[in-house]
Amino acid sequence: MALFRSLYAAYGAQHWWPAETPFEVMLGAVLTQNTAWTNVERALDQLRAQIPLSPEAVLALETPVLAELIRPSGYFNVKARRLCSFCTALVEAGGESVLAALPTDELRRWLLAINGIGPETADDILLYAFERPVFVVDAYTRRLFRRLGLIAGDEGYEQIRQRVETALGPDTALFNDYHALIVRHAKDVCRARKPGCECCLLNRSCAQRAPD
DNA sequence: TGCCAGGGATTAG
DNA sequence: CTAATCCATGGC
Repeated sequence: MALFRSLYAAYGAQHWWPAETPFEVMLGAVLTQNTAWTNVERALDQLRAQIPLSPEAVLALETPVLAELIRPSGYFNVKARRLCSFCTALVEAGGESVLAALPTDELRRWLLAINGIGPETADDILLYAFERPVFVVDAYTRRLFRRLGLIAGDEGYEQIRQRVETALGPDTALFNDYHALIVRHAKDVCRARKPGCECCLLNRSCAQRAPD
């Protein structure tokens, strides 16, 4: 909580996720897997230029065509398949409105059953598309928590998530800003990226480096 | 110029 | 069951 306050004091409210609709959040969550957001924006722009952003319109594209449109986001063949499996599951389930009626745990299980949706992508979608009180654990979060001594480092994803959620209570607005602030912090922390520099706790190459 | 990015699935040991 | 390895573009 002290960490959250200091990040919030530094950067203020983040108003995430950068998207117009819940479905756009879902697309972005898959496209941003291990990828810089600027590349995802290019991919989404190209996609938006060709089709309305709906699961049906995505499924109407041939997979190779979809792959070409999202090329700038990297891993485009893999991600094209992932978007197809996701959209197929979404349509089969009856759409967002049906899913929105499910309890959070059930919705998470539904997401994790889809090929290409892992724990972080599922939680991005739960928090930023369905507005559920879920704490998202990404590579930055792990690295930062570990270097601050908040975790040992060998914890599993669920363990970290539940620990934070238990400590801070179910608070969608709080978790929204918390994850966004950690990512925001990563953008302007230490640009030196030299082994030995002690300027930050987040970059992979900086001092206090420990196995991620 | 090489390293890294808002991971996840598959294969190897 | 944990540890590589693959997927790939763009910014710095």
